[in-house]
Amino acid sequence: MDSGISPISSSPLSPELLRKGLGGFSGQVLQVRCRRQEIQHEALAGGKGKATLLAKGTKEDLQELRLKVNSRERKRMHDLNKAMDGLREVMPYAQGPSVRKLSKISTLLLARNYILMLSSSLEEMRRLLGDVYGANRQGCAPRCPSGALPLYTLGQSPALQPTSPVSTGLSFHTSHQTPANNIALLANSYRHLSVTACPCALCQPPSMSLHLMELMRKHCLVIL
DNA sequence: TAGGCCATCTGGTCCT
DNA sequence: AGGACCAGATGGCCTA
Repeated sequence: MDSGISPISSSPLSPELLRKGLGGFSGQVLQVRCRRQEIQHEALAGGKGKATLLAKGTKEDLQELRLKVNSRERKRMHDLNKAMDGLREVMPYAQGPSVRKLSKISTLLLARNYILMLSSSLEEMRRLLGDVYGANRQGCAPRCPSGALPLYTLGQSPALQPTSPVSTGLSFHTSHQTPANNIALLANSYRHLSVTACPCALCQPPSMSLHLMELMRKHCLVIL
């Protein structure tokens, strides 16, 4: 493409758009563009017979079509941006009026790292749980003697749902929130759902809690 | 002021 | 044929 001003395009811009200077173009540039388009149409209309009729007949049609296409494209980009905002909302990144919005490329890169981190954590958690319970239970699922609810896995815990402070509050750019607190929350989410901690030994293996805290600290620091 | 980011227009291509 | 998608071009805004 040689330039943004196409010699064959029909005028896509209504007087309203021209007045407002929409489209990222100044009014002057828009007027230049429209004038070129007028010249093009005048040249087309300079023919005889059928050609003249065709040119005259398609001028308005082309304008209308161009407006329609532009509008669709605008809507498509707006939808894309809405989706991007939705992605930003669930990213572990400080949000608020005083925080600069993540750029699109940063959002995508951060999302990728976040997914990789969660996947890696999940794998390691599974391995750790296997190490802790595998030896004593010989492959059986861990069961608390107190009869409390079973352990949660990553992604199932209420503490990791999108609206929870753990999933939305992690910040890798501001230090207002201490990662250790979030890590502790994550570690706790692997215990029972009950409000008070279960006193049984199975639910409170001290070495495992330390393992989990260290694991989460390591992964959180790796991000970005 | 240069550079980054963004919104928009536009023409081409692919798909239904 | 019409719509979706894509990439290039352009100018505006903001920040270091």
